[in-house]
Amino acid sequence: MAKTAQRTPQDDNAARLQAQGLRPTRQRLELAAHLFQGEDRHVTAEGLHDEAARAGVKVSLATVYNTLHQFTQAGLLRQVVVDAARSYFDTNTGNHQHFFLENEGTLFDIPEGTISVAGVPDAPPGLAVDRVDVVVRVKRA
Amino acid sequence: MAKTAQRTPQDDNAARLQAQGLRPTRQRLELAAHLFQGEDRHVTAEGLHDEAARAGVKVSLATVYNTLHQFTQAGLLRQVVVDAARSYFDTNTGNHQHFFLENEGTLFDIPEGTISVAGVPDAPPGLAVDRVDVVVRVKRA
DNA sequence: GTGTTTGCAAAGTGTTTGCAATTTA
DNA sequence: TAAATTGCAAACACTTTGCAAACAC
Repeated sequence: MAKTAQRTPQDDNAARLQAQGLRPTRQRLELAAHLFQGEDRHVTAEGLHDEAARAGVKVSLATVYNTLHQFTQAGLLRQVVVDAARSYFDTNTGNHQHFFLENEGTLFDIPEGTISVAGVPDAPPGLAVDRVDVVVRVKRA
Repeated sequence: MAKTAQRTPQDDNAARLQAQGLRPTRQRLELAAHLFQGEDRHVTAEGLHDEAARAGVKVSLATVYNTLHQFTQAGLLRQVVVDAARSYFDTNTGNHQHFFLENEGTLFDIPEGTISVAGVPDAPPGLAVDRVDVVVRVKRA
């Protein structure tokens, strides 16, 4: 029951997954290790799949997609929409914002609390604000 | 910004296109008529293609895509990235923001000047801010 | 005429799905 | 053993492209 969810060794990942009703399979654990070890990161399905493959991990691309979605649903990842071409997943699930380098498809975090948005109008009738996303698009100078 | 002329009869469109080096072909003029007549709007390629078809306009989907991109490049449209699945084009090229109703794929404008964003940090070294996009994601209440 | 534009169908992307084989509890 | 998960390949949705025919200047 005691969860000191601060360090994230492999075994913690197993617990995390189980807490969400996800079986700690080899593939999920190996992907989790890549995702949740070290600093926060932004990945695409293909990127993670390639990375896993390079590391000798055998996972199908389909499973990577499944896993990313399951992790997102479990609140372990957050999806970031910045590019119509591909989906990014962020291991930082907090309420922060992003720089996006369009030509290279790179994302950088802008820490929570840095940017403030004022003047958001009421949502149209019958609708409720879910969240406010800010994307600062940048280019090579 | 200032919409130079608010009336946009067909003939104006021809001039607009020519000003950008785009020949005023039947297809481009008919699409322009749908886009720039009346209020500002948000379209997807398929949506515009269907609409044109329903109106009896004969244009291929490929030409709709080409035209949307050419218009965007010419500054007559602005692309809005809110959904990984499809591309939206906005006839309002000004610096405004959007509500996005995720489940239904609907966009609503938030007029320029309504929302203010403060605290945008300097871009990472070697990069320059291109623009700041704000998307207010809403849901059916 | 000459260069531009169109439209079709084919090719591409990134992503999802159907289903048998495998793994987990 | 029963239920969940995986992986493959086929299916998908959206978008782009190649190239001959049609069109604009």
